[in-house]
Amino acid sequence: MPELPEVEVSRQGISPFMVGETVMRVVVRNASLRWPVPSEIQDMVGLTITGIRRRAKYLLLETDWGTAILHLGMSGNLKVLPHGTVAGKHDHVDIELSNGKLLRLNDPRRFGCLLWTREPAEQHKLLAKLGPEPLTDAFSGDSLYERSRKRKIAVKQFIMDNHVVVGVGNIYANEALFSAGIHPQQPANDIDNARYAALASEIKTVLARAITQGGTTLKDFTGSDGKPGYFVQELQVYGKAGLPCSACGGLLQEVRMGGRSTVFCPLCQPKRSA
DNA sequence: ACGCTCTCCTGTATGC
DNA sequence: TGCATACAGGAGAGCG
Repeated sequence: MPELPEVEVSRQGISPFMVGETVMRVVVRNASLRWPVPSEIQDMVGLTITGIRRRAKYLLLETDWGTAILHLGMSGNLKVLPHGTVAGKHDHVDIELSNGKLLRLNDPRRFGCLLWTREPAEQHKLLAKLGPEPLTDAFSGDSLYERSRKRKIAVKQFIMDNHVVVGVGNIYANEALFSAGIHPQQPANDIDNARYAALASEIKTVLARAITQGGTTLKDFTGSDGKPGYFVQELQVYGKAGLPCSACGGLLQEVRMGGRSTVFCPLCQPKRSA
């Protein structure tokens, strides 16, 4: 499942093949993604891709006339392929380029989206209210601390709130809380500044590390070059309920929070009030 | 503003 | 072997 590192790996993978190229054709085989792919996506034809940026888990394919907003949802995957490559199941959209390549979006569960906007992408409804990027200085222990003072929800759900910080999905939330020694069910407003400093630091570390490892391949994630991510080998708690904690040897415990699998070490991540 | 539930979807795993 | 069911979850929508 693509989280921020997987989206960033995809961005880095496709950019060299796309930036500076002109869109020759957009083929939409199945427009039924999370929101229907709008017919205006055809406005891309004839435009040159000037850059590919990432905001949260959205990829922004920029041109001088508008921006395509792409999200991979739960199961989306991007590949760069030669023109004429036969499409398979769940290959919903191709963006064909002037260099003979095409960008192909495959998304079995269709939780992803592909939209087109002429306004600055940051002002788009989907992006306008997002919190800071975790790998920038705008995100810090201080920002977590300040935003959490009136929040009673569990810290895990707090850091997965896109208004607080973007790009922290279930896997990396579990991992960062473990590394910071914070119990996932601790109320957000019951954690002090020092512990939030540790948590922000661990979030940055785990996300940056995952990007360098090519993301986390759980089932079928691959980069745009088809290679899997290797961060799965470095997971400390996610998917390891019942196994011994790598730090203390105690058994990792699993609970469900908001429908999400939550794994932690009761000994290394004690509940402690600020 | 906050916190909770619901919803979208299909591949995979499990139980009968 | 086949069917029914549960589960995985990003994140917007809608409710109280």
